[in-house]
Amino acid sequence: MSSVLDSLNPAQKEAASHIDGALLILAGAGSGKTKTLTTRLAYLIDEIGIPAHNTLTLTFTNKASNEMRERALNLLTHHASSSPLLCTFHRFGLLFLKFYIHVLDRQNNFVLLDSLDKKNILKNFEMRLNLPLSYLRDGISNYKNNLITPQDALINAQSKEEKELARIYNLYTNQLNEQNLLDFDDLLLLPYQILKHDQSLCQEISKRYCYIMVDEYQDTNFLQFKLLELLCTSHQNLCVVGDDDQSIYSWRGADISNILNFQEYFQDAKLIKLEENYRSSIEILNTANTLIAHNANRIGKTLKSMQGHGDEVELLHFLDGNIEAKNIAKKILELKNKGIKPQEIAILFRLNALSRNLEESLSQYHIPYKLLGTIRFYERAEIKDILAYLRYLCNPSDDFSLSRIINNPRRGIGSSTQEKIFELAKMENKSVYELFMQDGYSSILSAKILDTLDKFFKMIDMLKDFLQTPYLLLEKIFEYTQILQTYDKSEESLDRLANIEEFAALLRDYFLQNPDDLLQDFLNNIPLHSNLDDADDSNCIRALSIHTAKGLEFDHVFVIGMENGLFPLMYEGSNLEEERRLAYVAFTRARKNLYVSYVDSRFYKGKTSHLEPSIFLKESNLIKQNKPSNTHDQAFNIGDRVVHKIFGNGRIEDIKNNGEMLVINFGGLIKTIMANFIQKLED
DNA sequence: TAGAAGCAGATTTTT
DNA sequence: TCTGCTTCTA
Repeated sequence: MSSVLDSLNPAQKEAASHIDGALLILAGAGSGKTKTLTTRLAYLIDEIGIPAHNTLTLTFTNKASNEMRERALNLLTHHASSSPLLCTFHRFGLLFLKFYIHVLDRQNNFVLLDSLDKKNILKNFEMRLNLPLSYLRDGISNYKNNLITPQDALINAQSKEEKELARIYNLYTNQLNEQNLLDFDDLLLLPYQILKHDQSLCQEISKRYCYIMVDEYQDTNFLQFKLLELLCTSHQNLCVVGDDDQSIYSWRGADISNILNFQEYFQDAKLIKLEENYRSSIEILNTANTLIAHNANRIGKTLKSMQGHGDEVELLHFLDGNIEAKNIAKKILELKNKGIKPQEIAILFRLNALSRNLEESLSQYHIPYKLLGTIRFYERAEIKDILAYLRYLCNPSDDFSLSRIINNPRRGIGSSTQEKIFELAKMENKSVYELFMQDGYSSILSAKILDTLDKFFKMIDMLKDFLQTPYLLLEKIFEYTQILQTYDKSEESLDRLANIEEFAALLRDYFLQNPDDLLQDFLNNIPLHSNLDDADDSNCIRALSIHTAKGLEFDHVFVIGMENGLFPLMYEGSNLEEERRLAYVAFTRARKNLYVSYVDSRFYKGKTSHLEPSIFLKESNLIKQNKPSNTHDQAFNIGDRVVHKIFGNGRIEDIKNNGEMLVINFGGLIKTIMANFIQKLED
């Protein structure tokens, strides 16, 4: 009898046919991870007979979940009576909250904030300390992802900065509660709180999803782990796939220990490694393997290429960033002339700033390109303006959106008036709308301004009549506010108008396809959209950051900017092993050809600096180590543990003069010492 | 109130 | 170099 499993190799088959109990699949780059997961899903449903709606498959990107859904459904031979739930963590949270947020005494007309909104809300708080917004933004995210409540944060804050952060966290949480807003982290945090709080619901949900799969498990954070733990209350059927070598989001709270400790947590967990790579040539894989072997903190696996030999990895060296960009453009032209499809070519960089030179050169050589990861469509100011109207109409307690629209287009409600009305509403613990309806502003505002406000809110009320017909509502917004007329004939304005038009089309399409959805559903889907989702297969080469490239693959890949300081990127708190994993991810995107380039000097942050080739070029053997004389055949790497006769044990922080000199940190004491006097400690 | 000018700061960003 | 934010001035 034939089975969906027949197309798998033995390790993949073992993984896909595993039914009950925890399973950790360590899947190297290009090892057929998606194939294994989708086949397992099809196998469970089709051949074991598990109802599709009892499965839950969680991914990190829409792209991944869409691809998996398509592939899994294709593998099903019987017509399933229900469909498997296959979505991102965040979308799962959103779905869940629509049904269960009432457990926390909140209404389900909540509005989902994107990262820009979050930043803007934080900006509005009065600061007692001058802290960078990113500190607050990430700090609050960290609290939530580590299940630290605002109260705990306040109690445990030590430094001045922490105290201020905790204070803002409190204010922020209160505002979100009052205005019924959610941020991204809430999509995971609130479901966790609900399930933790309501044990019978937790049992029910856990029994409903009795087969759970998680993709990219190396990128889960503590909160995601705790949520999974609750979802597995009634069973242990958790199958996770990940690659510790591809963990590149620790700065966002991804916790590699989730994967390293999986077997400790799930005592009977089975471990299966997928080490056969079906993507890259032997040459590319050797380069990547040689590099990643320098990481100490890994489970350890070596990918074997199933593709056979190909071209050597090409190391390119240029004088500066301009010349680099020009030459890469020329190389790409050559590839195109050989008949290679542009969408099979990608340029990857560690820093988005490096894409500037590229853009110039690519257009100079008339090479169509798509720069991924720049401003998202829905984050454009003109779109956010329209969205703010729509959001406010759905949720009149959303004073945050109100602040965006109240004087846009200009209607004479300036910043001093705004300050007064928002301030008073806050003091009275009411929304601005509520307070205005109760005549709460007559004592502090002039009759003229009150009249203007009255007109504004009357308009809002009239617009609310069209909430059931979103597309008509949008037209009415344009008509009543005359917002489109604020744009002139400049090129920029025309661009913005075109974007608004596109938005209108998207909204109309959405409701044609989902006629039963509410406007609010449409709005809350928007922040979950990424710019990767609408990257079509047009005839363009791709230029993108390595982070954005994770999970993608191309025949021909250029990795640029391989210079010490830029890649590995050095900054306070930088993590060399994670930088190395990034390089590993970059290299393993390539199927046939990998080009790696570095320059002698680069213009960055307003100045030109002289740069050394990346340490990764030596570690991956792309630059042959030229060994310093008189050493005992030791190759040192940044991060190595070493010993010195006088100073004792230390760790290498930097390497100078081609390896002759080492900068070593001996427990806080930093010394630059000749490599000859240093002995490497093996782990 | 609104545009102009001046100034700091610039890692990555699946959702 | 470029962007986005604050401050200045009409």
